[in-house]
Amino acid sequence: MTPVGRGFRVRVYTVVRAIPEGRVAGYGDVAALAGAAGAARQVGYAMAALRDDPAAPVPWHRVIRSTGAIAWGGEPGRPLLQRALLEAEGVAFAGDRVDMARHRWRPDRQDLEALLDALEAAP
DNA sequence: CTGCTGACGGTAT
DNA sequence: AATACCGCCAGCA
Repeated sequence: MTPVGRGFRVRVYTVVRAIPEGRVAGYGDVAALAGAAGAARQVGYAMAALRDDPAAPVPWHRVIRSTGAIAWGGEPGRPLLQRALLEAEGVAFAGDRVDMARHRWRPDRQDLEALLDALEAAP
């Protein structure tokens, strides 16, 4: 299923779909993996664009701030939903932040290979 | 083509 | 620990 959006955003969504359940990644991490290091903000905007396509199979809740905090933007209440979705996957919080040491996703060689494949397959 | 609009991140106070 | 500042750029009307 091709996610909504074009160009850069498609790559972003592809990367996000590669984040395993129970793990999280920072917006900047996703940007770097999508081949746009430093474009963290753009990734955030790409996530915001998902609201136009609720059916898009993108686990957006696994993308959080590099600090472990959940981003405030989007529709009212969205951050709470995000936290709930993460906790449902077993992600632990310390206060209002995710325990990054424990849950931050660091793709291994296999993950990267699969990701590169996916990026190639998604125009 | 121009302008507007946004789920960020690192560094310096 | 909490703010404040800047640099970031792709879509769409």
